[in-house]
Amino acid sequence: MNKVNKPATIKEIAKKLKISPSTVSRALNDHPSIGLVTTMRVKKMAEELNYEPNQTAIFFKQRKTFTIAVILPSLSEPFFSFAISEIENVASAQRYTVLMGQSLDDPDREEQILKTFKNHRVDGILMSIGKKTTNLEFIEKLESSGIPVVFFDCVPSLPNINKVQSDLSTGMNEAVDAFVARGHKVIALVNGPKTLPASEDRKVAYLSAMKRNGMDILEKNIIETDLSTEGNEKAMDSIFAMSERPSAIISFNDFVTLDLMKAARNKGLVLNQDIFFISYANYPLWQYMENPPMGRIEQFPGMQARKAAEILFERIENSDVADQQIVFKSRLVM
Amino acid sequence: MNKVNKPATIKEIAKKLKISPSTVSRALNDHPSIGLVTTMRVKKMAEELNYEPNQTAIFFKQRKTFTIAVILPSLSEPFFSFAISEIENVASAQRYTVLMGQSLDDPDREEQILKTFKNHRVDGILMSIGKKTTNLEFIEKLESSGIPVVFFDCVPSLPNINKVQSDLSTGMNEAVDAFVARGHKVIALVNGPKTLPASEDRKVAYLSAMKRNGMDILEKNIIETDLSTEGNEKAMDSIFAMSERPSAIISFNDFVTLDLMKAARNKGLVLNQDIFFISYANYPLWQYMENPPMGRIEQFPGMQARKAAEILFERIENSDVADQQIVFKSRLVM
DNA sequence: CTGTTAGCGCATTCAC
DNA sequence: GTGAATGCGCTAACAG
Repeated sequence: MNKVNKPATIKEIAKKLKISPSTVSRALNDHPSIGLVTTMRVKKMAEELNYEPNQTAIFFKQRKTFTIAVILPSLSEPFFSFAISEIENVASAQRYTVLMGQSLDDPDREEQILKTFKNHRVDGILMSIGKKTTNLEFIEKLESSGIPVVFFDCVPSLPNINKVQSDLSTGMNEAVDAFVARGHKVIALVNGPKTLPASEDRKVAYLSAMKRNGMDILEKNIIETDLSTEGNEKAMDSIFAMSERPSAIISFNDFVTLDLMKAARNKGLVLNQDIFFISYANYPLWQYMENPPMGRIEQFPGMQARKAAEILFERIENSDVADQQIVFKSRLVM
Repeated sequence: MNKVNKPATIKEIAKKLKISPSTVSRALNDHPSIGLVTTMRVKKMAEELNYEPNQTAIFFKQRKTFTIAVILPSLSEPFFSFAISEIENVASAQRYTVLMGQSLDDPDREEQILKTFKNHRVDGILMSIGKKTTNLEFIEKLESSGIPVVFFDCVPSLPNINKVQSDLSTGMNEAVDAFVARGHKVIALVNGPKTLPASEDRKVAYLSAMKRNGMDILEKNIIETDLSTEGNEKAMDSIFAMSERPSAIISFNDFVTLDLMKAARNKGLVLNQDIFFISYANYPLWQYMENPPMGRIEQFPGMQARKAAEILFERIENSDVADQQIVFKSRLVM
């Protein structure tokens, strides 16, 4: 099993056939100027010798790697899994391969990965930035060295970049509307840490949706969690302790909701009777649950990723297309 | 944004410094024979000119890409997501990058992806084969052209290959033991299609575990589903219609169990009272459920993948290490 | 239609 | 300690 056969090269085919390497190269690439007979002979010999093009040589020579890179905070989160799968589909349809890295929300690691991808001379990068990423110089660096970057989901709030994101407010509006329509008087938001832009977006959307529905806005109805299970349980504790306890809760994401629901059950509350939930979806399991949350706000990770990939390939093909900022509406699904 | 700066090369550094390119190359690689002063000067100039090594050239020259490839049936299934994440961790610790492809259980697509990876001259491949893959010649081809392949989870049943897999029987034993200990008399297996090796493995494990517990084995208690939701519902129908209806069900995987549970509820059965479930885990949500299955049989995808990656790197580093066939015990978790 | 030549950027062997 | 020369495998400009 350890006998390594060095694969045949164009040169060897040429020698066997007593023709020049360039002819062989052209024949293999179906260059129109090469005679049919020659082309056939070359291909036959290539077959016989088990010729396989050395892509590393081609990449080097062509200054093109037919590879895109994807860098995400995590490769194991369902939200990103859907994204990854779609990206692979788009890329493989374009005959590109996909390099992957996860930053784990560590800016240093993120930077390191980007550097590696850059040195690999990938043809483009798809990215969702980490929660703690603040230094955005890398974008200009990559773009100016000819590597297009398209962001999705977690995108920098810069103009003149290419990005695909979700408008959190539409789903929030629908969620608040739905709660109000069902007669809920106290609607709470269990939000993530203030440091996250994603939290700020949710808060703004919540305030506007509440106002739009003519609801009273009370600061105490905006509860913050650090997104850990303990944090979520504490959030439920504080909700439970409130005098005018909310009957409807919109939460940061599914993980939070699942913890809140569990905590609520433990306190003797009956789901979808004493208390109702809607969350920003990131963990698809509602269809299987006996007593699922009332609804979820979908952000369509697969669709976002697909669109981002399509934009990336547009930019790879044609380097001077205009910047694109796409916003998909989030939607309440019940 | 479209001004593309061609990155500096070693040659340019050499010219600026009026020294030879080879010296620059050596200095950048901290070659001991280069004087400290020269090395410093070179590095400083490299910094100034924003030099970045052209990895495509290095890959080509060194016949090594510092890249491993991962090919899986699907990139969006949670089971594989965990695997991917672990692989990325191992690889990035070794300063390797990771190329990904999904076969979608299509043998042609799988073959195409493998070919691409081979032409990319990846240094090694991690693979879980598709459900319909029968032609295994590619293994020998890859190995003989110097690309080590390590399989995990869905592995070919060949000797002399490197693989990491899960022993389904240990968890099955524990599951049947647990049911018997709780007094269940009729324990059914809802299995996948006969065509899958994974189904055969489960069946063998089930038969042996039942026998080991002195239980009667009835053919009708082995129900087959095509794994679709409809198929799963039909499976529940047939269970419901049985005269000696099973009170305990071990099923192919979580998706099956979730459908069965839903169907059981719809028929008025009370979970964990009238009917109990254990399944091979592939979708982690039990901890969040109000009324979860009694248990799950864990196969530890992350651990399998990590081990497979470690073996791959061993083989990449040292091409003549012995073949390794690792089997991790599956375990019942309640 | 085909051959000759050159060069991509780098590491490395051989000189000095 | 440093420089000159070579070649990895391939494509493409130029020449016929």
